[in-house]
Amino acid sequence: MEKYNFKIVEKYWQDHWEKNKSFKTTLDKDKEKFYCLEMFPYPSGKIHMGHVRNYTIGDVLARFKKLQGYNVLHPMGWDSFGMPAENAARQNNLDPQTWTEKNIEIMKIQLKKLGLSIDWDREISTCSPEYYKHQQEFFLEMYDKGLVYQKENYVNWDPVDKTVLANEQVIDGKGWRSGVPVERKKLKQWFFNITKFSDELLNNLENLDEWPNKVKIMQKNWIGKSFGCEVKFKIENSENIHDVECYTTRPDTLFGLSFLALSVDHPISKYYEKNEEFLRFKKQCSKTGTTEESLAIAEKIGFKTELIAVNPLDQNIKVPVYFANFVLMDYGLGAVFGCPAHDQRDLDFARKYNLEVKTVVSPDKDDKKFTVKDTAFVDHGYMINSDFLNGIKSPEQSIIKTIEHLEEKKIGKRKTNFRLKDWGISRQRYWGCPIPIIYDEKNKPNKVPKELLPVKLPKITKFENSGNPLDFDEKWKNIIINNKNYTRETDTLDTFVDSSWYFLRFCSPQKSDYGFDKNDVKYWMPVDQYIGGVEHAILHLLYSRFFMNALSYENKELDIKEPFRGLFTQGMVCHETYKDADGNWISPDELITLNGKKFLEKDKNQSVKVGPSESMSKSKKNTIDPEKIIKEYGADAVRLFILSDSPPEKDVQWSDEGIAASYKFLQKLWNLNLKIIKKIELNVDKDCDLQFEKKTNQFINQVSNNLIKFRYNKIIANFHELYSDLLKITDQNYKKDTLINNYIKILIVLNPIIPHFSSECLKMINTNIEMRWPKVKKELLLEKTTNYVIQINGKKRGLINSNKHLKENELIQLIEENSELNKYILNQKIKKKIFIPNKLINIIL
RNA sequence: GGGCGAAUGGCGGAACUGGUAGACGCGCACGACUCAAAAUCGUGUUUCGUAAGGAGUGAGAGUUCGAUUCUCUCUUCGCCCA
Repeated sequence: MEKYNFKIVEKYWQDHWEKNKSFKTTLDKDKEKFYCLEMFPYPSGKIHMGHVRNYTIGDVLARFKKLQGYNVLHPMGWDSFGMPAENAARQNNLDPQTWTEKNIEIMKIQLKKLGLSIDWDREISTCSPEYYKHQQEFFLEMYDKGLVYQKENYVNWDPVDKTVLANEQVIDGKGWRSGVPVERKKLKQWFFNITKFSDELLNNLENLDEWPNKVKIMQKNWIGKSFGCEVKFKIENSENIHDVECYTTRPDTLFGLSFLALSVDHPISKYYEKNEEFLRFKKQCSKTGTTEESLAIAEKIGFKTELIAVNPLDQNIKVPVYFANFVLMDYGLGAVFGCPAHDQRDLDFARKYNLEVKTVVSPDKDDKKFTVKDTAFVDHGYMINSDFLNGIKSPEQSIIKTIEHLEEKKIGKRKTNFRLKDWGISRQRYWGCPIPIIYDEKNKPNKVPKELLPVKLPKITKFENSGNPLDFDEKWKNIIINNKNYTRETDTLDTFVDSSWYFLRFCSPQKSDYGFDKNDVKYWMPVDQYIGGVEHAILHLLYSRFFMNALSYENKELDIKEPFRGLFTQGMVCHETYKDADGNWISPDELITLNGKKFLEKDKNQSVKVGPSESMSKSKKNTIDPEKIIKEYGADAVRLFILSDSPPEKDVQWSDEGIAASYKFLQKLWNLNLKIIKKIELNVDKDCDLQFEKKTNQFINQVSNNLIKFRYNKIIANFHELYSDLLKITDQNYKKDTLINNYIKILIVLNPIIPHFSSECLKMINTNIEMRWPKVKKELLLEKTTNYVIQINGKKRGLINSNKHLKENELIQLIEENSELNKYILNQKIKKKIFIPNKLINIIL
């Protein structure tokens, strides 16, 4: 038996593809285009299994589309700005640029070893001035369109590191590195006016029919459009404060009012700045964090003011005003009214502070004395205790009627509200795209003149200062233009900006005077299939959609609103976890298997506890290094395995047995290949039957269908089935042409999945084979006979294989003649027969 | 707390619009080859039962001639929430 030497074969084909620029793409209007894009990686230094899975899924599709005759754009680049480079710089005194470039070099080599069909001539890197120059142009373009503005906003501030922290860097209210409590600090920051497109971003979701529903729902919830109204409450006992406006989606519950709750940042809070008790309360609130999750879980607490608010619908209802931790200033008006009976949060609050709980909605039309205990009633019902609203349906009729009433009396107005907030893009960091703004001596922001772009990052060799190094670089910061002194903006852009338009840059990666060429973009965009992790379901995808809207805004030449026509979100790669007797995580490299049990390699007496399979992470030490695996088993085996075990949208479990099985399978396939090649050399003058062609055709049909639906795991199963059929088929004799023609088709169909192996086998047959996806012959899929399922009283009792299109009575006759089946119906009265043509008969006795 | 989704053998997973549950792979068992082992090949493998036959897709109900698939209630788990 000859061994398949993947090392030689894979090296040969990777060199061949590179030398011949096999995947280079150019604009070709005569061909239909297909833009296949996988989310580009952050150059952390090594590829991980998640990358392998992501890029294999994309590569299979790209190669398939290419074989189908599409002009395929399949590029790759680097999302190369971001904190890890800066952290590495601080820790090891490395230059972020050198660190990043080195990582890119290593990862590029690793990716190439996977045999991806990528047009490397289009490679881009977001940290290169050639890339971010255009980002700065876009920033200024959007500035001119009024889509960029500055405002003061709260940030998480680490007082030790003197830096702003992202939300995920705040753990239990403390800085992830310093470990000290994070402070809330107001800073002037730049914002993209994403909310200008709230309605577009929401409504266009409906047109994205090739997106997973769950992603669309997540985005919809994120944008959070709600319909309600603003209501004005009079304050009766204060000199300075005369009224408070609240936003509500449930104005119909106004008669159940028992308190008003204000955000601690509400303008009214300025009257309490000297109240120590209030300041203590405010500090306590800042500890709970600002995410909805933490607010939802946190205990609801309030600070009672002496203020008394009057219910606008009934002057006799007077209620206290609180500051409360669950009200956020940046949603609605920073003030809400509490109706405890019909909102769980309000109810918890009311019970805690002994406030009145008055029911205004009843589930039963006739039950006017309905009350709640510990669970608020939030379902549909009928209005009670509510004057002019009594008896009508809630909420479908009651909300609109209340709003009409409030508008008529001029004490409220209807209002659509969005949860979506403008996108804060300022980051107080070095390793990001500089914001092309300069401040004059009056501290007024000015655009950096276009001819001075790009604003390049200065080289910084020492990162010893805490805070943003750009702030300390006086030479870079101060600049003279036309004899006027300016200082540069030292904030850099959020790295999400970098990835919001990279798919456009891939269309014209070398264009120097603008970010993209409009003809290129018109041809290539939108991305036909975008593939990546579901963790980017909201932000990255929403920001990219915003960017497309923003660039098309007031621009007649660009009319693309949605960047990604199709979206596919793949699952994670998981692996078993291991712990030693002391509970320390153990890496799979550190253990050996004896008699099916795992032991420490260095101490074979110590057995290792096998934990559940979890998503690969360094902290749990359950990662597998793709480079090592490729070296051991080859890229095709890795590709085959990563696709075979689970559907791509679900998590896949990495296992040693699995990858070994894929490797063995390729070895077996190699032997089959040699056997077929040998058969081809024999000259047989007659085919023994149609089996080979039929099986081939069936396989092409299965794979074509499963490819379109991303059922890659089923393709591998189809392939295994075909393999065992081929083993039998190739024992028989076929004409040379039949053998070659069908075998070539099979190899081409396998090409997207195991490209090196397939290419090598094809080369052995003939070096000039036209690589085209074979057509399915529909007439060969039809079978003359079918298995009829015979059910008696709904229970399966047997199968009858017979000609298709039998009539009901013909089938009954067959059953009567069948010695296995007729015992069930002999001498019995048939009550009913259900007959499904070509499929089944159910006889009810 | 909310949103979304999932649950099928020892394991990963198949089952097109309601019509043969468990394809394919892993693991395991047995057999062949071998002095032996590994590798390889072959056979079997949901479960109870010697068998005939019965049970069975997280639990419980419903619709139906027929439910993994549709509806309701519940349980558990996963993902997401600037």
